[in-house]
Amino acid sequence: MKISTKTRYGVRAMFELAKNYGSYPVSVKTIAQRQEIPLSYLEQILNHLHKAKLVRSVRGPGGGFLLAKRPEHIRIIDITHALEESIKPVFCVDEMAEEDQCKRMDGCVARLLWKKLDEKIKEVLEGTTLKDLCEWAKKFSSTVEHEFIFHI
Amino acid sequence: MKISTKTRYGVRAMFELAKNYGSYPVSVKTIAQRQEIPLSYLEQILNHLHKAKLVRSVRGPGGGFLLAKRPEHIRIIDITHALEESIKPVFCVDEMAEEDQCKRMDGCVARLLWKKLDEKIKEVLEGTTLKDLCEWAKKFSSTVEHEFIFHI
DNA sequence: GACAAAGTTGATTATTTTTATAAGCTTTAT
DNA sequence: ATAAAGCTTATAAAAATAATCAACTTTGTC
Repeated sequence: MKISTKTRYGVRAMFELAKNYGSYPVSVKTIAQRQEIPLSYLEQILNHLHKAKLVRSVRGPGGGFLLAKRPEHIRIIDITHALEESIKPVFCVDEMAEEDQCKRMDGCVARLLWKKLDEKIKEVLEGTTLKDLCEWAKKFSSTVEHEFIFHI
Repeated sequence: MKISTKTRYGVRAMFELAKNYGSYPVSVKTIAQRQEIPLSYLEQILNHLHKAKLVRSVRGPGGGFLLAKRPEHIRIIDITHALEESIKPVFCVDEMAEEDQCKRMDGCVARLLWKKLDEKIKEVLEGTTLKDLCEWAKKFSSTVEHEFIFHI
């Protein structure tokens, strides 16, 4: 039940672009440095995000990547969809003929469990956008500042 | 974000034992046949569940496995704990010095997200017991029966 | 007491997935 | 023209997962 490194990198890269929303493109190199992600791997990841139309690219010197939509319109689940086959906890959560997954009703009981789990996971990933992350970041940094002042 | 096959097998095996609760031991062979799980792999799995004290074993002819507690006292998360290192979506959800996971607050914003996800996952896995599965199974089979009658 | 039915254990192999690297390409601002 | 950027695909390396195997111990029954 692990989120893949690829997706974790992807979310962080998208967060980096979200912070920069409305400004100049950010190069892969810059993102890689800021987020400490292997450059070539990040290129691949951004390509996937590009194909999923979550980012826009600008080629040539001064180029880089930009969010393709406003941060509040990019949900975490959009990122996971672009980078993982699926976030379903088991392959059989939806679709498929019943016969393919398990021959008895028994199997389906387990499936009900995984379905319940799947719904909750979706709730979180569909309910969180890049804007939320940016707001959390603001809140977090102001907390740190406050504590800092307090301790002096 | 996949539940491992090992855990899926484990849940199904435990369900098989739960259905049989209060009766004779069920042999690994029987469980393997009923649930179509590779025998030797299932042996390993039951060993883990044994070490985690979720099942009791009876050796010798007529032996097999029994639940070590009542179905309502065995939660799905107990099974995942016995069979996977952890169900956390990322390694850094809890504990660890902040320095180990990411150098900037940025990283921690992602962490807040994964933490939120972790909580929801736990809610489901802690909130579901083997008894629930058994009840779902009853409800499900009665539904099927009803539909059957309806179609005649 | 012999035998067979069961669980116990640990080593090993096989497979798949994930992560990462590399190389060569195209586009474009200056 | 050149260099800074993105684009693409192939491949390697590493890790995790799944499965198999072999040899062992316990115990009920005849």
